[in-house]
Amino acid sequence: MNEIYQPQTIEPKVQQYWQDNNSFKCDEDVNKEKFYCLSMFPYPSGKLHMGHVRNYTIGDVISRYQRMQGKNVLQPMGWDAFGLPAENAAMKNNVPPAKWTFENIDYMRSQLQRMGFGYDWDRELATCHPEYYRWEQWFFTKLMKKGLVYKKEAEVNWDPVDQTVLANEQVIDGRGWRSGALIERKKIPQWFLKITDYADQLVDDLDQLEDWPEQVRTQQKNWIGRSNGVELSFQVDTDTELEVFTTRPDTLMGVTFLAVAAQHPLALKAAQNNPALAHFIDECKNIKVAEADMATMEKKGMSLGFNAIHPLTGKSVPVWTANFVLMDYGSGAVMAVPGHDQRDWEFARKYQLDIVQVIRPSDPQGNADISQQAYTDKGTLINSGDFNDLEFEIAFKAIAAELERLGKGKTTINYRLRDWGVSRQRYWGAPIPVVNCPSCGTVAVPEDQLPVVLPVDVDFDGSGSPIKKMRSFIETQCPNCGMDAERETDTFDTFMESSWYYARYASRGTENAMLDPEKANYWLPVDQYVGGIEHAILHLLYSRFFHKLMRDEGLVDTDEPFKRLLCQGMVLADTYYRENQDSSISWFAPIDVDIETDDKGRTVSATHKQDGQPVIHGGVTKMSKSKNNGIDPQLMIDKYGADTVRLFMMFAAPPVQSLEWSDTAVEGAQRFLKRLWKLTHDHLSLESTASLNISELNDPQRDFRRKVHQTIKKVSHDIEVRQTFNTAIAAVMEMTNSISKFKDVSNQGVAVKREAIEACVLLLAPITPHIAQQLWSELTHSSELIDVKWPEVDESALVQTNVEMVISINGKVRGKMSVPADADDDFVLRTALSLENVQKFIAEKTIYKKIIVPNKLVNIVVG
RNA sequence: GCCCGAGUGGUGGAAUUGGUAGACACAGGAGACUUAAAAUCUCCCGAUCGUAAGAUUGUGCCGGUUCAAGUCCGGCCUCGGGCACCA
Repeated sequence: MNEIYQPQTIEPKVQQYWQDNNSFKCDEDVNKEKFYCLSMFPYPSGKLHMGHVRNYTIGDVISRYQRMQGKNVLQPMGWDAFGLPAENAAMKNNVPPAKWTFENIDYMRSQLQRMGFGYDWDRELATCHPEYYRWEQWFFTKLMKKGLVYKKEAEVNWDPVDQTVLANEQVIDGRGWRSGALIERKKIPQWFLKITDYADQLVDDLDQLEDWPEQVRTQQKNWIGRSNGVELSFQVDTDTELEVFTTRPDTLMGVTFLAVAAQHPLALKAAQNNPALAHFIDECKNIKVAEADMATMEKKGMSLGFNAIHPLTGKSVPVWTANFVLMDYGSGAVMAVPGHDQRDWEFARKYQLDIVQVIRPSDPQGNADISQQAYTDKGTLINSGDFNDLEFEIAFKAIAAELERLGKGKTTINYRLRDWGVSRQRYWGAPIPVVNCPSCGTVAVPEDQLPVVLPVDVDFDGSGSPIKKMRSFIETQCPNCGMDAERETDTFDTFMESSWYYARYASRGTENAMLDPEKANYWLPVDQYVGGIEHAILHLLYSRFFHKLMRDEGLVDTDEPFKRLLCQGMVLADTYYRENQDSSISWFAPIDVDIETDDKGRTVSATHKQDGQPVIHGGVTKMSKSKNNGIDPQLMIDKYGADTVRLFMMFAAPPVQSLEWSDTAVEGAQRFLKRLWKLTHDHLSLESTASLNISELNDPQRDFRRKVHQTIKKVSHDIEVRQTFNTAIAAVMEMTNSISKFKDVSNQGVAVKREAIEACVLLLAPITPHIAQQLWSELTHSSELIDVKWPEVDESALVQTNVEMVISINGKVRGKMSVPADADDDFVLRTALSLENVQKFIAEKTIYKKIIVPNKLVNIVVG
C-alpha cells in the first residue's frame, strides 16, 4: 500500500472500473426492493457550478447508502435542455442554440463523471431531443381532447422597439434589457392548462407527503390558496352586473366603493368619453407583469363616474378603477371595505372615500379604532341592520343565505392558483403541436404526424423567435380538411419538460409510447427527490399536477410523484468589489483576492492579486455571475480530487442550510482523508491476523468498541433518517480520533481496531467512494465495495454499566458523578447530595423539590 | 407588499423528545520535529474575574410559561428564498 494518499491516481482508476463494469446500470427486478433516487436535472448552462455539485453529492450519498442496504437503486441523470440562456448565447456568440446546448452537455457530463456520481447513463435524456418532446406534444393533444386545455388572452411584457415579448428577468426597471424601451403590458392569445381543475387534489394530497419539508407543503398550500367565500353581484344598470368575490361577506354592509381592473370592460367603456381616465388606463400598462411589482407599486385609482347598487341595502356605491386590481384574477373586480381591509383603507383615505365600521371586537375589552388603520380581525357585526350582533361564522352564513334568496350571490370556493399558461413566444422550446386552419380553427396535430420538430438550422438575429418568420415551418396543411393552414409558432414553457422527466427515466427504451406503465410503475414514485429550495412551488407543483394527469391517462398508478423531498440550501461565497470613478461597481473573483488577517484570524484587508491594490469585502452571498463570486468546481477537483470536494460539501453545513465556501475548510477535509489513509496504512503494517473474540475483550477494549458501535448507530440514523450528513461525518471524525488514541497492540487490541477502521471506511463509502474503495481493497483484498453490506450495530456492544449524571441546583450545573446505569432514585440522590460542591450550594437552605431524569440529570430546587 | 425560512464563539456549525450550550472542524496561539520552510504531531482556545478550584455572564432584541428554555408562547428587529415568462 502506498504511504501517501494520491486522489489524482486513485479516483480515475476507480471511476474507470465503475464504467467498465457498468456498475450503476439497473433493471427492473421484482425480487428486490427498489429505491429511486433523483436529483433535479441541470440546465446545461456551460459548466457545473457548486450548486450542482452540492445537489448531486447529496443524491449520490443517499443512492450509495441505499445500495449498501441491499436495495435495487435507480439514479438517473439528464438535461433540462430548453430555455432562454441558449437563445442569449446564440445572440451573444452567434452560435445556434442546439449546438451550444449539446456542447455544454458533453462537457458537463464529463464533469459529473469526474465527480464519481453513480448514474445509470443508459437512461440519460435531453429534453430538446424530438424523441423526448414528441411525447409531451402527444400528451398535450390528449389533454386538448379531454378539455383540459384552452386558449385565452393573457398579458405579457411587450418591448415596443424590439417588437418582442420579454421574460420578467429581461425587464430591468421597467425597460427592455436590449432596447431600453419602456415595456408595456400587452394581451395576446395563449394556451393554458386547467391546473385549477386539480386544485383540490393538489391541496388534499399534500397530506400524503409526510416526508416533505413542512415549509414546502405550507408554501404550496398558500400558493393554491383555497378559500371559502361568496360570489355576489352589484347592479350597475339594467343590463350590467358587476361580479365580485369576497372571503368576508360579513363586512358587506361596510362596502363604500367598488374597484375594477384598468383593463376591465367597464373601465374601458367609461374611458371612451373621459380622456383623463383613458390616460390613467394607459399609464397602468407600464408595469411589469410580475406580482412583486404589482404589490409594491403606488396604489392609484380613478372614479369611473357612475355608481352600482348595493345588493342588500339598495344604496349607491361609486365604481372606481384601481391599478392593484388584476384582470386575470377572478372577475377583475373587488368590493372595497375600507373599515376592515388595510389596502382599501389606504385607498379610501387617499381619495376621500367613506370609511364605515361594521365589525367590532367580540371581546368587549377590545379596541377597534378605524381612524388610524383598518380593523381586519373577525368580530361581531354592527351598523349592519338585521345582521347586527352576529359573530363571523353566523354572519357569513346569514348574509350568504340572504344574497342567495335574492338571487344576488352564492357561497363558493375560490383559489389563488391560476391556470398554467404554457405558451412562450420563444424559439428554443418544444413547439406547441397545433395548426391554425382558416376553416377548422385550431386543430391538434394527430399522433401520426408527431413530433412537430423544432428546426435547429436557424438564422438567429435576436429580434424574436426565428420560427415566427420561417415560412417553411409555418406553412402546412390542416390535418382535418387538408387545406393550407399555419402552424402555431409558440413553444412550451420549459416547466412542461421538467414536469415528467422523472417518469421517462423510469421507462428506459420505450420508443412507441410516452411511458411503459409496467416499467414506470416498478420504479415510481421517486423515493427520494433532491433539489434546490427555489423550486419549492412552481416546478414541484407542476410535476405533481402532471403526475395526476398521467395517472388519469392510465400511464402511472400513483397519486404523487415524489415520496420524500430534500431541498438543499444555496452555496455562498465571499464577494469583493471596488467602486469605480463613475460610481459603478467592479466585482472580483475570490480566487483573485489575497486576504490579510489579524492575530485573531479576522480579515483586516483584502487586495487584488494582480495589481496589489485593496478591494472591499462585500459580505457572503449566493455564488452568482453578477457578483463574480463563483468558485469553479473543476479547479477544486483538479487540486484536491472529487472525494475532498464531496466531503467538504457534506461536512460544512447540513444539506438544507446554505453553505459557505471556504478554501481552508476544503484543505481541512483533505487533511482528514490523509489521516484516514495513514491510519489504515499504519494499521496494515502491524500485520496481525488475530480475529476478534468479543468475550476476551478487557474494559478499555470494550469501551473502544462501544464507541465504534455507537458511531455506526449514529451515522446510520443521521444519513437515513435525519439526512444530516455533516453530523454523520463529525461522528466518523470523532471515531478516527479515538482510533488514533487507541494504542493497544495486543491481538484483541489490533482486532478491535481493525473492526473500527473497516467500519470507518464503510461509513464513509457513500460520501467519499473512491478512497473508500481503495482502502477497502487494501484491507480486505476484495474489489467491489459498492455492494458491500452496510455495517450492523452490535447492540450488546452498546451496553454500559456506569453512566455519567449531571447535578444541577436551581437549574445550574454544580457537579457530575458516575453511577451504575440501573441505580435507583434513592441511591442517585444520596450520591448527588454527598458531593462537596453540591453541599456548598444547599447548605442552610430548604430543599423544595428534587427532579431526576434517569441516566441524565438531577435538579435540586432550593430556596 | 404577500407567502416561507434563518439568526448560537474570531468562522462554519453541534446540542435529535424542554434536561451539561459550543460536539466536529476552520482560523488563531504556544510547543515538538527540521539548518530552515512546508508537512506532521502535542497542548490551549466564548467573555469577565481568579494562580487555581471555581464564580458570574452568554444562543438577534423585549417580555412570558417552566424545577429547567438555543429549543415552547406573545411582540419586535435583521438577513435570505419564492411571487406564476430565469431555471
